[in-house]
Amino acid sequence: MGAVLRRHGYKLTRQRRAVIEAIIVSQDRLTPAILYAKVHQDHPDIGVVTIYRTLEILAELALVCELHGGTACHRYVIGQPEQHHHHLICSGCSLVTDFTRHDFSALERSLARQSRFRIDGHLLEFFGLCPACQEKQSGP
Amino acid sequence: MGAVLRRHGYKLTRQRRAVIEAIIVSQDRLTPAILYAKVHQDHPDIGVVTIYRTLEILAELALVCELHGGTACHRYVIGQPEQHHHHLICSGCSLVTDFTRHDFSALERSLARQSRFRIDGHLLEFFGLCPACQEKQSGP
DNA sequence: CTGCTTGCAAACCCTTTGCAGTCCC
DNA sequence: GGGACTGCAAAGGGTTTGCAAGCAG
Repeated sequence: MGAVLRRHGYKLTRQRRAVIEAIIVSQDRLTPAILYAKVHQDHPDIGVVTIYRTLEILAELALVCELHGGTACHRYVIGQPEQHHHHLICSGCSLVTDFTRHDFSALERSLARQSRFRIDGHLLEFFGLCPACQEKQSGP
Repeated sequence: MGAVLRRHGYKLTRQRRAVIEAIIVSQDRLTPAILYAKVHQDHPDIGVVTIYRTLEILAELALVCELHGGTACHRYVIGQPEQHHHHLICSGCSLVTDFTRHDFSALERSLARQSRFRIDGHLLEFFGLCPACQEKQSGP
């Protein structure tokens, strides 16, 4: 991940390394605030501003992917570049599962034909409860 | 729309009437700010706070539907209750077209089976350019 | 009349910006 | 050593809240 930064002319600083590591380690959807908290634990000297600026760069390079929808907008997950994917988001624990299987090109073409829109992209997210949270709910 | 409010025990005040009318008249996606501007034109005495509080109620009663994604989160459109629909959003003029044709139940079932999630809902939005904005773009 | 609603103002986020000092390369 | 990067603090924008006054039912 850091290599990509370098390749695009960004410097790989201690702070950016810390932010990237925190993102990789965690599997959750991360808000800037959550990410800041995680980074701040090990590196109390890193400020929120750096989190925002780093996230901006990572999003620009598609190393991270911005989520919308649900109760909290502006969340980020690690994004596989060159691979469009959708998300399955747990309302209980915020676990995010990617799925790439579904192909929307047929639907997109038919929509474009009928609406005369030029379609550039889409956003698809499913909401629900992951297995663990389902158990918690039905359990004690 | 007002009747539904009443039915749920909310009072139908002059302010709420104004907000509802503004929503119905406009076909765009509305941010609280835009809606406030529209309402404020005819009713300079109505404050932003009322916009927020009214939107909250309307969203709760599913009379209005919250959109996410794109550059501006937190936008609202009139929502047909009892009818799940998706949106086709123009990046140029913010025109929103609904489409309800596509059926996701099959995809949802297969996703649920494979991920073991209990799927409660989804959000699907397409982005692109409407016919008018395509012409503007290719024109002078 | 009674209690829900409202508007104002202030509080409160979250995010961005300006600037002087710091550090990567 | 130079320019990109950082942290601080402050500004900025959007949203929420407390409170006294107002109005629907």
